[in-house]
Amino acid sequence: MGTVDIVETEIREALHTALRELGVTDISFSVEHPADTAHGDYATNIALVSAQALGKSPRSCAEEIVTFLGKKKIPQVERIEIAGPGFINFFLTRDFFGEKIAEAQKLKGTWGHNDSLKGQTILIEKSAPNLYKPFHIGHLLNITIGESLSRLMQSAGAVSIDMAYPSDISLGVAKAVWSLVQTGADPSDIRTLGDAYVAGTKAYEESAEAKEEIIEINKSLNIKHEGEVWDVYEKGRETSLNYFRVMTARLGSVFSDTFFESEAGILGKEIVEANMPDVFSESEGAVVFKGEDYGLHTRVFVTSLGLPLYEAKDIGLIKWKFEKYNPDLSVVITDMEQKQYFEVIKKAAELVHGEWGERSVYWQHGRLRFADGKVSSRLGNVPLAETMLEEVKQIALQKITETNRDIPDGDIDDLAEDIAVGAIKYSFLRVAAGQNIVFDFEKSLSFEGDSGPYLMYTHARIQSVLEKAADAGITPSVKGAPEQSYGVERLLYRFPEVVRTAGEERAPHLVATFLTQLAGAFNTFYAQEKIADASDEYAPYKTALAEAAGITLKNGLWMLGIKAPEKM
RNA sequence: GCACCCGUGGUGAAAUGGAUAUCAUUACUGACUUCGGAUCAGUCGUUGGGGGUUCGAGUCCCUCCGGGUGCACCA
Repeated sequence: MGTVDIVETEIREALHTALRELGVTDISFSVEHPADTAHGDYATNIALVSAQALGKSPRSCAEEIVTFLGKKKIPQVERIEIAGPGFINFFLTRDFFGEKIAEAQKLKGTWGHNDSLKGQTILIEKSAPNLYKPFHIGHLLNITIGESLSRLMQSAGAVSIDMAYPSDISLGVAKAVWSLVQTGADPSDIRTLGDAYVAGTKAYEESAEAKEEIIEINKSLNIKHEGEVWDVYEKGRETSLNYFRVMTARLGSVFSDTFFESEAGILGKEIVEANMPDVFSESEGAVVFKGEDYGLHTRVFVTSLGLPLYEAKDIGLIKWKFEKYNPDLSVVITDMEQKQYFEVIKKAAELVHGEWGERSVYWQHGRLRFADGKVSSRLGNVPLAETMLEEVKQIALQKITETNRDIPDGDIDDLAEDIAVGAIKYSFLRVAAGQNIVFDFEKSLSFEGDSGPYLMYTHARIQSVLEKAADAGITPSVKGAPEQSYGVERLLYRFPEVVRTAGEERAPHLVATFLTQLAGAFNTFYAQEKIADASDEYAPYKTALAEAAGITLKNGLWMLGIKAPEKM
């Protein structure tokens, strides 16, 4: 926030004035960061878009505009160039970059934050786990994205309410409970639950008798019929829930509230029935919403037996969310497969209560697939989140042992876990929304190049350098910039803008790609220049720059839900 | 059948309609007796086909081809 926007605003104003001077109004032009820094820090297409109106070539327009700009200097602009077909490129002063480095050093933990959502309450449904079913990679993807979005919203000044919406009663749950009752297995062990789910599903498909019994169990759970079955169910539910909490805590996520699908059903059915026939209508004995009227799918909300379906539950969930928190925005992270489904929900919610639909956002992520068949078979068809985490952790542990950085024995395990979480999360967050995500142990989770550990490593390396600089008695200062650090500074100052855009577009990958670019620029600089050299006149500046880069990496990693270790 | 999403080097990705399409990885070649080699430098290699809109298209529109997903009592 602040100065960066001011530079853009000043450039814009100067350009507007120049246009008026040339006798043109009413032309919209862009002022943006060019993709290639060789083209300056800001660039405008003003000459290209106004050429026709002025009846001149773009380049001669550019020349006239630049001549005019020369009369009234913009303080942060060092020089202006005309390039290519008629772009006008602005290069900022080293003093400006120095100020931004100082700003980062001063703000520390809040460097990069903005106020675009100040005063707003954002509710994020970070995870919707199916109790009793295995916590697999899909859940991991969901929560990784949810966590990052929550933190981006917080970085924009919003109060974020992070909730979970566990599916606690369903046919799937009934299948597992049926098996538990049959075998008398211990429902307090999470592995037993997973096995029971598999066994129950198999029985449901293969035995008509079992199928009937399972359907009966499902009914009894729905009406909360107390007894032996209910007791078994409750124990398993607690086991499953605890496991979920432990796993998500390992991933760095906590929840401030939890709402269960079983509660949503009752609420949802009420609302649906209260809104007949205005919104919902009866059809073939069931209650449906005629999505067709709006170019959407028509869907059943309450079955002909009077049971609320997922659709009705979602409406109940929305009511709960808005009545309890009245959020300015309610965000739900879902799979791409559910895109059209949630369009129906959103429309129905809007018809029931305008704000419910208008303020709800259903954010879709892509599907997860596996690049390497060997890997998925090694882990089972749908890899468990825990199994994957452990696999990656082993690689990290091995690496830590090899590099031998005198990390205290007691910290090694935590560090390996942080690295594993960082590797996994980064591989999910580096791609844009909606893209399918390819998972590959050998490549995506490689600790080199475009990866989470690369960013973490760069951060650790910077801390080490800063320690050396402190030992050498170097006091950081932003006065007197050496030529070699130019590439790093020109990226660094953009961080707050990147964070703002990432928040507005709900696009964590913008932060991920920016950090990787910054880390790359820093590492290039690092390879060429010694930073903590007390005899070097530029050492104070280099140290300040390293510190600012470290702060940027740390804050940016936090927004991705990744820890930035001091040593690794 | 209708609807939605996707197609960028061998592989995985990036690119508010902008300039010579960027990055990682793979393969190969190199790097300081010096602050952390999970690093850095270099070489090879790309927008599915065809039209259109635009000063300018990977991006927008049409069409074809290819892949994925969703469409009534599962969640």
